[in-house]
Amino acid sequence: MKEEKKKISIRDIAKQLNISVTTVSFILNGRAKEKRISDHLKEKVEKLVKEVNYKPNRLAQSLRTGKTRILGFMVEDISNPFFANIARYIEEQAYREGYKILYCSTENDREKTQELISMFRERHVDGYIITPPCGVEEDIKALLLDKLPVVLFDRYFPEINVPAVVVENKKGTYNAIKSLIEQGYKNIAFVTVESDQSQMMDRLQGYEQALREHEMLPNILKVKFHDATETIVQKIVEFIRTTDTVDALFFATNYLGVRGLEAIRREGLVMPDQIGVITFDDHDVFQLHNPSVTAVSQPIEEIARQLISNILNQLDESEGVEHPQTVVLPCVLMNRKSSIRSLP
Amino acid sequence: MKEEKKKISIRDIAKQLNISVTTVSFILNGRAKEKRISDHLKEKVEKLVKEVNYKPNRLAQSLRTGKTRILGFMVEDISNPFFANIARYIEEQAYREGYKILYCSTENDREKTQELISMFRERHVDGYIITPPCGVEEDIKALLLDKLPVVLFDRYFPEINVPAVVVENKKGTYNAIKSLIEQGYKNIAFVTVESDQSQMMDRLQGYEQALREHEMLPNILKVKFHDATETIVQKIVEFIRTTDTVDALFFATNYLGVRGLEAIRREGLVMPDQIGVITFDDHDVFQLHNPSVTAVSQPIEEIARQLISNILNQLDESEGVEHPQTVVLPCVLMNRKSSIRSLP
DNA sequence: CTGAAAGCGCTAACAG
DNA sequence: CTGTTAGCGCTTTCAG
Repeated sequence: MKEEKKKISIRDIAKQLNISVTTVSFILNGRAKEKRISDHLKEKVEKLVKEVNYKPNRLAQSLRTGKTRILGFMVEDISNPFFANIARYIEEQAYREGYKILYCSTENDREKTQELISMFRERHVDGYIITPPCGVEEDIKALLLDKLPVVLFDRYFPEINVPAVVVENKKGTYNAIKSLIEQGYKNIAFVTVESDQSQMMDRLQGYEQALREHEMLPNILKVKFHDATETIVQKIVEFIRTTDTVDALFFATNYLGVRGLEAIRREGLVMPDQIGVITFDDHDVFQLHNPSVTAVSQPIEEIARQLISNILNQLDESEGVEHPQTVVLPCVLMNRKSSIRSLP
Repeated sequence: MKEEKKKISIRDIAKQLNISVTTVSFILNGRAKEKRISDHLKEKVEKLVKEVNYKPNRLAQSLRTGKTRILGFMVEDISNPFFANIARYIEEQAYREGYKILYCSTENDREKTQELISMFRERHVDGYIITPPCGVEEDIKALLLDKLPVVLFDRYFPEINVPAVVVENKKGTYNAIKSLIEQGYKNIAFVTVESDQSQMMDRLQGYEQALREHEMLPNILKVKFHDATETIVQKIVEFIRTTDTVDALFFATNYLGVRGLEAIRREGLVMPDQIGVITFDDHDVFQLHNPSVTAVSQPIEEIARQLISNILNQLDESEGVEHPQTVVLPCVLMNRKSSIRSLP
């Protein structure tokens, strides 16, 4: 049995070998060559470190260097499959680079987000990956002012010069609506959430533009982000009933799509004949649903990849250059039966 | 404009008020009364702290106290809706108590998990919430030995005396299988994942027991956890084809259920008439599917609640008592059309 | 009631 | 090449 006693420190291993902590520190930080430390000594140190399973105390390291190698990941709702999937990819890539991830859900709440940002600052996270709700512009600016690496995603603030990773929300929606029009749908409604966030505005604009080009009139249902599941379903049901000329629905988010399918089922409407359906953001539910549901699919893995590489870049370029680089990724329209009358 | 200059420390605010840091520290830590510090002084300090928006450096605090107020949350896969939902509830409750959460996915990989545990230790997380893969028993024991708060969930190690939050896997499955039998299904197959984890073994046992009681023969398909989505679908398709007497399927996890539905769709089988289906763990997909799919639902919110309260308890009882308290929560069989022939 | 001072464990400038 | 040492910012004992 090895005795592991109390926590062992860099001092202990220096003492053990009768050398200075500096030497040990240099070796441990891969600066042995640079400091011309003998290979022999280097090996001796590394051997002992293995033997006693010494791990530097990250807290002390962080206090000293100011770097925590922790990233803050703030999303609307971690249980939303879109964000949960991003989380998975982000994690994979971050861990590979030695970063850990602190997550939290903003619930699109300004105050909560501000508090969260403040907490992350206290914790000295090295970088911020954020889906910002409206109203936190100043807080983001403050981060920027303090030269902290930030990258927004899903939505962004056009008026702030900050890196962001988003998708072609307008174009994606525009194409989807056009596809509905081409399928012969005459009265296409847009179900969205009350929000001034950029991605929701863009989707709305894509809808409006497509209609305008075909001289059709918009027909919009807005629910509240914080409405309960059942409330949303009921609002959609009601909407379908009261505007009975509607023959197609576009849902602006995945959870609206899920609620919408429930509403359609309750109303006993048949897709794609009685009602055409497309939703933004793909999801298991939509592929498996009978009939399968057309979706505007976002490149989740690529979004995650861009987020991480962007933040790591900022972390690397030790406070050197400015690089608010915004990336706009394309969406793919996954045509399925809910919107295509000719599909088997 | 307030000047915020460089990071402000407890020293600065002490100096500013011409008092000692000790006093400030006491006040900030709510020990003013205890230390008989004048209300007047207390207010003065609090006022200044507000004014300059001073936030103690958590890193220094942690280094000093050894507490980080960070919890480590290790799950099989954060993008699995079951775990993502738990994450959401865990987060909510942890943040309320001032704890942040570091998450990671183990992918059921022993080595990866060991590394992850070791990383969390380096980071000095205050508590560990873990869904352990097989083979990490010793690592869990090591945590215990070092008096670190740990709570397992989803699966557990019967041979180790460690708190855990699990569900009635055997009973839940047993009831589901019985329900299939009562519906008249004669040849019920069990689709699971190759794994010796307790929850999978328990589910299998529930299946076997139900069959035994009715003198029916087991029929089991095991796929690999790391099989690709498409591979799993194909294996299930093949299984259905080769064992064409099968008239009901039980899927032992939510993702197997999702793959299974895809396989059934491809084979063009009709539920519940040609094939009865029940799956473990509920999911949007199962509610919305047409026909809707019967599921053994786990009490997600309650699981999260128990996890947090258990870990917080351990954190409170400052290394006092032993309390490896295991909680076993009931599941609910959500009867839906895929397994009930009489349902409309 | 309050202040001085000793670290927590590590990094890195500086001086051999 | 290596050792000494000064903090990083905070908590807390011990003396007044």
